Amino acid sequence: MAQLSKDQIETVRSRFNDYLRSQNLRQTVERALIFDEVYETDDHFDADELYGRLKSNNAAVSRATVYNTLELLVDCNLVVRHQFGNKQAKFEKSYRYWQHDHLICLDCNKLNEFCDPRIQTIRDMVAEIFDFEISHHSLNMYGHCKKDNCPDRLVSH
Amino acid sequence: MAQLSKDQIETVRSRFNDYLRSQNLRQTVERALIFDEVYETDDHFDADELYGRLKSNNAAVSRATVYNTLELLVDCNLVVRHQFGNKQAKFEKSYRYWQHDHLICLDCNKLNEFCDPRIQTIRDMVAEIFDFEISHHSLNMYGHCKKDNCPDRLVSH
DNA sequence: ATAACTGCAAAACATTTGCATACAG
DNA sequence: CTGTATGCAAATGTTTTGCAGTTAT
Repeated sequence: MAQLSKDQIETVRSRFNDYLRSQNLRQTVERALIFDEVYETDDHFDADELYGRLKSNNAAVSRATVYNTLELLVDCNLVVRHQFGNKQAKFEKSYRYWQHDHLICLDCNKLNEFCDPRIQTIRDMVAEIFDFEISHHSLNMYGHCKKDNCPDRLVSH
Repeated sequence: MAQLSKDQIETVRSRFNDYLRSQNLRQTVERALIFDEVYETDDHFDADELYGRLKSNNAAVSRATVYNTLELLVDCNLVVRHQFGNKQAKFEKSYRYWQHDHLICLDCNKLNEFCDPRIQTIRDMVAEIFDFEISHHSLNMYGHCKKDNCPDRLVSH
């Protein structure tokens, strides 16, 4: 995800705080620290990476709080949770980000993002056929890059 | 997935056996039992369900062997592994099955399958843009059914 | 014969939970 | 003050692994 300006981050921060207030949840130092760390991160991360980064910044929060706060951020749509094939969830900040899907290299695990308007059309059609209200989707494509710059490229591909 | 005829199952069984032979893997009773159970199952299942079903059919195989054999079946494309948001993997037999994607009801977890040719077009385009050889994809849509027959339908939707 | 397979139980892994303590409102 | 959040460590649920014994080829 593209870098956000300081202003944008402030806007998101107050959204988060508004959300907490609206749900009668507390604004704690830990939640603020986690929010900052998430919004300073410019790509996909997992809970443990986030925990590690906080720790190395001397921002001591427990793993439990990291998981708890990530869930809050997901609930208020400021973070998206992804499941890329493996059991470990990946997260990504989502404020004002253009809807996009992912292309994953099976050799080096590099994540690429793409966006195709036809997906929305398919969503609408599926919603109509099945009489569903679709809240979100996840489209992941897996493969091997044919370029030479894939560091872990397997010879067989 | 639609039911397969006895003949079709035999064809798949020999595919599996050919695969084992080609990889210098052994044909064991356990692998045969697991194969049968998988191909008698007509929808999505997880490793533990399969293990339980085998057990209740007095086909005693260990969990380790179930996992191992499922992986072999995935490797030779006779089974697909899905990750539907939760950490537990779901499996589905895949022989000669039309490529399809999934629509999941967030209220009752019911799985619906759909198929849209435009996805192939998107795949091709993404492959070209990123210079990838795409081996597979997963497209899952999540939502709430608007029909009354969703048993666990939440009032708020 | 011998290398691969199996079952078992233990380990690994991500995530959740219970509970005593700390602190925001 | 009061109840919610926190940290810790223990529990959970799924999947993997190590190893001694078994079996297909």
